[in-house]
Amino acid sequence: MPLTDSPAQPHDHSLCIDDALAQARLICERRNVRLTPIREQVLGLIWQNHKPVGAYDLLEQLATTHQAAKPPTIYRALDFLQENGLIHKIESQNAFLGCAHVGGQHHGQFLICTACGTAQEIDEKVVSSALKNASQARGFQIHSFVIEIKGLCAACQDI
Amino acid sequence: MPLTDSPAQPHDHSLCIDDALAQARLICERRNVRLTPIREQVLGLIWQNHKPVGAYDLLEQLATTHQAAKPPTIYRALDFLQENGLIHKIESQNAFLGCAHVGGQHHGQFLICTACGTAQEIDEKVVSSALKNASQARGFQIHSFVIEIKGLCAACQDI
DNA sequence: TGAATATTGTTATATCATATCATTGCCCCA
DNA sequence: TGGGGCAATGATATGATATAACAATATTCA
Repeated sequence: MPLTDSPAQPHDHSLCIDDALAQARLICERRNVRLTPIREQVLGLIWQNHKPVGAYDLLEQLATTHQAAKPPTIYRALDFLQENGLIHKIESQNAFLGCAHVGGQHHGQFLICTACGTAQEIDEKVVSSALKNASQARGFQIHSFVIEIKGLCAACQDI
Repeated sequence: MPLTDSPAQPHDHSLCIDDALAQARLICERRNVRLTPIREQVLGLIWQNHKPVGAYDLLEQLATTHQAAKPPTIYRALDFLQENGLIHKIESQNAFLGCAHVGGQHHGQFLICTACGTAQEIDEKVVSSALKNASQARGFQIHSFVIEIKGLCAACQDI
């Protein structure tokens, strides 16, 4: 686990990256799927910071070291990483973010700062159970959900 | 208000449309903004059913009666309707849906059936207050949020 | 009426994502 | 151990969603 679970707080971010990649290797080994160089590199790029990043931004970066990279290259890597729970898509931004709760059974809940762009992943059981109750009361059976909260993170309120 | 608040239940949908348009006229008059023919027609098209509909689908329909309609025509109408709280964007589908709680102060919460495509808007105070609490505990100040729940509506579970 | 503003028309292009088929690489076991 | 089968990547093209920028027209209101 990262030493802090809040991107809003200062921290040694290289530890986040190292940790994310180490966990990814572990998960993929356990699941018997291949974290190929391209996939690992894309995951590393996504973890460069705590801001959701677009597919074509990633492509541009990947292309600097990987001439052959084209849109399908990125989207395939992103699909793989999503399928294996290593990243989330932020639907309201068409962008991707490293998963901060790898391995756990969860859907995403995100606090997205409109000032600095960082997104913090949370996993509030009280939120998901409220959704479950509300759905159940209407006979609706949940498969998954998207929760994206926009506002100002603690750091950006002080400015 | 529509006679039913649940699109999952059978109902006379023409009443939903009539009602939505009547409310829209009222809201726009109150807010002193212009519900022009294009805007009203787009709103009517969106309300044709309870499924989120894409901008280019709308464009295609609008173009049958309005030769000059181009992408900006639709996106401008959609922007207007969103600004005035008459429709919501479903971020995970890049699609638009009539607002079922016009006038009220609310963000969207949607139950989206992956089988039949209908989306039901709900407004659960317990969900929004859970989000508020979780955010506040982290020093995060909410401006808006997106909640999109995917699963099976009551009708589609029985199939 | 005429100036200011809002709306719509028009063209072009940016941005996000996938389909399809060819090629290469990896794995396993006969 | 080599070759069959499958997974991954390369390569080209195109589909789908959204906006920029400027011109023309319509509406409002002093």
